[in-house]
Amino acid sequence: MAVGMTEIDKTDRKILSILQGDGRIANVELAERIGLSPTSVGERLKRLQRDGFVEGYGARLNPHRLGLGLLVFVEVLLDKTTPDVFEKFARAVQTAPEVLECHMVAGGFDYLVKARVANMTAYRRFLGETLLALPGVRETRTYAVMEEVKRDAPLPVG
Amino acid sequence: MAVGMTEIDKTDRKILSILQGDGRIANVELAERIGLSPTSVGERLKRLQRDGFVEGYGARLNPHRLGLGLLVFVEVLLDKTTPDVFEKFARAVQTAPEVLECHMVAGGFDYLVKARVANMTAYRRFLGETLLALPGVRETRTYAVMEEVKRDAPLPVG
DNA sequence: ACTGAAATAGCGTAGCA
DNA sequence: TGCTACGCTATTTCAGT
Repeated sequence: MAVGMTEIDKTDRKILSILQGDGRIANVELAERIGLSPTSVGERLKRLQRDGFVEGYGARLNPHRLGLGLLVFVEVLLDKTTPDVFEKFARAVQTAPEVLECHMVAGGFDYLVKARVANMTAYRRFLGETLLALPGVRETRTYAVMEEVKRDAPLPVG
Repeated sequence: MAVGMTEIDKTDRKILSILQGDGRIANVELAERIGLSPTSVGERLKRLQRDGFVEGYGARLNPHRLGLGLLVFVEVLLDKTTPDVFEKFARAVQTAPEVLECHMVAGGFDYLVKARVANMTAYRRFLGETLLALPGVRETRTYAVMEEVKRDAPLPVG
């Protein structure tokens, strides 16, 4: 028997979809919207959590309200002749609070970094003291976001 | 009297930080961790929500578990001679479920799109039928993510 | 998957340091 | 501001069917 099931039905997807939009919805109300009893929905949800479909719950905070007005994407090219560049870069990125996402990509550069900072001054500091300070960083290209057209949309589950 | 206050203290930040990590924590436990009474924490949280610091709550879903194994970033260049390209593109992007984020950027291109799809086949369909089908799209550059080094880190509130 | 009972948590109010 | 304390309501959890 498998440790974690992977098959989920329409009802499970509906649960995930609603929960993604409102993580604090009461189980009774969730059950009403689904059309099942609270107990059944609770059991399904517990299974979905156990099997890793739901990783957790979180408050969605407004970055601008928190003074994080500038969103930037940074393309990073590494000098592959330097030893352990990838490991070192990956580790440094984990500890930098400004970095919200970092991905290794296939294409014209090596890493794509998404970061949020207060303003351009803060960004220059972050770039100089964090990104460029790392050994093996050969080149960076910064793209400042002028307008967030679509921000953190829910995953298409249904 | 102001409609929405903007000043938040250390305690507020602690509340936001904990809530960002666990959106379903009980108010009593949150109060314990903060070192205040549940009533006070409840009032603070209510204010933080009213003033727009907290936009909502949501379940964090595992995209890979849901069959969305491929994360891509697409740089999009628009043909500025076509009328209303920006408006049309922005509207189309809102309705596309594959698009998780879309930002207008300053620099070498116009929009940066973050999308999640099942695989390369699904991506080719999305690119051809959604992105390239839009009028005014002059060029796209696709960067497929090989490894998600850091994924959706919490905002640095504290 | 449902029902029903017991345990918990949340919410509003009042009064006080 | 924050705290305690109360009662009330809603919700979760755990039986058994």
